[in-house]
Amino acid sequence: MPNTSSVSTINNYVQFLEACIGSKSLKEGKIIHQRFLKVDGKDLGTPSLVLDKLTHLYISCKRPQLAHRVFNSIPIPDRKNKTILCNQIIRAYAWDGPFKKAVDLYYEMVDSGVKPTKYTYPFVLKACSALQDVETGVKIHGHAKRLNLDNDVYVCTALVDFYVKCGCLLEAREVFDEMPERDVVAWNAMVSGFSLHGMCWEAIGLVSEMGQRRVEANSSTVVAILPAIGEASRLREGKVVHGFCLRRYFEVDVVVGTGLLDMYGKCGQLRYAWEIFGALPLKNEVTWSAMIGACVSCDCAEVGLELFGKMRIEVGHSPSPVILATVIRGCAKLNDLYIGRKIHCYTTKLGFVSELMVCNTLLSMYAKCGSVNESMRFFEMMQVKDSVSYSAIITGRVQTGYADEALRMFRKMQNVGVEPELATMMGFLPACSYLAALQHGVCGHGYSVVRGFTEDVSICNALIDMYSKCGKMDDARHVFDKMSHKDVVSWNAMIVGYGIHGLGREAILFFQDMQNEGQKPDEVTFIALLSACSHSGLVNEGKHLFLIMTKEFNIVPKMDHYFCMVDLFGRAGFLDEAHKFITTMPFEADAHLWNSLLSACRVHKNIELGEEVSNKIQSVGPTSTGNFVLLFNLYTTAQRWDDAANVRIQQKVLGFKKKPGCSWVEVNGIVHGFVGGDWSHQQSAKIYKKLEELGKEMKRLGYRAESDFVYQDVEEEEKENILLYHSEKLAVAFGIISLQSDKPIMVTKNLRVCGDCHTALKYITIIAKRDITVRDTSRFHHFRDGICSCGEFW
DNA sequence: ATAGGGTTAG
Repeated sequence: MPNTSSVSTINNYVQFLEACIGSKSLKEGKIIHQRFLKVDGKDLGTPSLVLDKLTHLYISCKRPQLAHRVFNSIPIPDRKNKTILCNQIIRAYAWDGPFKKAVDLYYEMVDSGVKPTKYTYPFVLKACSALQDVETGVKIHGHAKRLNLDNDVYVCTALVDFYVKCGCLLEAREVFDEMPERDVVAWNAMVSGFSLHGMCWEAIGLVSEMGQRRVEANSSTVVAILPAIGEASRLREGKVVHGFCLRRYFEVDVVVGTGLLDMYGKCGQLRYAWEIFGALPLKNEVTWSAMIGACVSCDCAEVGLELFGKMRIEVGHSPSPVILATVIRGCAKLNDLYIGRKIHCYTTKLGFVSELMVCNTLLSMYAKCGSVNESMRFFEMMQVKDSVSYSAIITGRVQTGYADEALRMFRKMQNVGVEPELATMMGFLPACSYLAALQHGVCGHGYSVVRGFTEDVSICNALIDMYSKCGKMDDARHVFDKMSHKDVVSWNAMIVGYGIHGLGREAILFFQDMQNEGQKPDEVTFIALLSACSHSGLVNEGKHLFLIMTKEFNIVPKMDHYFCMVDLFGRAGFLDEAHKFITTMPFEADAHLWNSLLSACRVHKNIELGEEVSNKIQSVGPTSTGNFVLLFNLYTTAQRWDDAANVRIQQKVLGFKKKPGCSWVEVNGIVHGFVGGDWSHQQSAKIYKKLEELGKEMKRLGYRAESDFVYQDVEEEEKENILLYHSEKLAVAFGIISLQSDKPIMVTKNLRVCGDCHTALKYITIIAKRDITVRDTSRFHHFRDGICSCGEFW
């Protein structure tokens, strides 16, 4: 360690500072610096040579700001040949920031006549990409051109890297293509560019082109391409890369190994990920994080949490925010609020609760676990909120059944100036679907086009779903036809759309198209097809599809498929066949499945089978209020009042509450909601008056209230009134009085449409001379001239 | 190399 007290002459100082640079002795160097400042009172008097050495020292001790200040105090004539010093300061800035200073110094350097070299550009460009400052980067590219440095491999690679990181892939490609010579680093920069933007195929293409041009891929190439392969779930390509790594002994490298196991996790191959994890001779925190993340992604979140516990014992230091975010995501996946809260406490203890990324994960966890209060409270508490925070809360609201609040949050987000991103739209569009809020949905479509989101398959799929659930199959079809890439979800969403509109034959034809275009169906495809058949009464077609599902497509039917079949037989009135079908199932029927048969018994008034089914439900344990409602209705239809009353009592004892029916209608972009007998709407008086008028007209035309839909033990006339003010009728009446007389009315209900309302609406279309559409939980009912499109299959 | 928000069915 140098000793400061014996230093006196300039030469001594220089020698001493050189020793400091060698041993990175910042403290001693600073003492010397201080001494000069004291002697002169200002920096200017210090000899250039000393300043030069001080600058060097500060650079080597990673103090770029100090170095910069000292450098600036060197008299300008002495600065001219100090390019190396300048480059080094810029490099230090570009490394850990502040990045803006690197750019500033570059301009100071040019202004004071110091000529930049090929070693200047890579660093200043790195700073530009860190700042995402395309404009400055492009200007600097121009400077390099003027200095004829744009032929240099080093500078060009830096330019490619800069453009790629700023998302200017075309510009990057242009520079890359014009390079006279390209080494592996240049290729890697280009590959990582495609990879960074999820362009898996382009990245793979480039690597094979690289091979053709006899440029040997190195481990950085592998590391660059693996995330793209994982993102696109291209297992086959992933295995090729893995094989390549094995041949080159790359897989023992932590970074390569971590990349490989992450790729396998993203491709859903947890076993391969484990194998690589186990074989890695050295693991770091990123490795553990990737492995835990792989467990969470592959639906083994509990294993991931266990691994997290193990990591805390095996690795000495405390976990990083990234790991915590992964673990919290695991809690969300497990729907485990208890562990989620514990991890939240732990996060607070480690002091990460102010990190936005961690906060957003916590927020999403609370929202997904259905804890409305906690998620809202947490959201309000967050000091900084970005589009991800809003997206998380919007998605959480929709998924827990509060789509109207999701729309409110979407509006609030724009009011406070946070711009909706692609994933925000992925929450917003389903909210529009749920509410059948077409006008909001159309706005969302427009916005998505403007922002370029409609290039994304998932956004288009969400749009298809939105249009079809808003009753606009033509528009859904239009989106579908315009898509350049379709996936199985796109096809499924269309089939579902045809199904819920009662267009079973179109659904089947569409399935033919799907096969002709080479799209493989999945299990959802068949659920959609079978339910389309059951909504259209296509029993034989459904039976055929059920057969070929296994025979031709190797898809093993799950409970959902059996449910659809029972539903199909039941709705069409083949009760015995439905019953027989249940007995052939490879697994035990649950309450949900029996309920489907019970519903058929109620529609087709088969009391004996209904009772038998009801006993089955009792034995497996009723799981929903619907079980009781159906049985109750069955007994009242048969006028067995005592039995009906018993059902009611039992329901109460077991604590199953009736979910209140709610209907809504969109008028001028505002969604108006109603519950039965609701007087809260501003125009209630008008609505009720309209319904009374309609009621009288309906009776004149022969309508009789189906009073067994009323649970309460009240007089017949009172029952009629209760029926008259059901939520769907209120919504329709409001539509009639507030929409132009030639406009169709579209109402959405959160439950199945009530039988009496279904009858009444047929009359109302005649009286009001309007098309009325009601979407309930299972399908669309298009009423026109006294007929409903459902053909009584509902 | 790991990391927050995400589409179809029941």
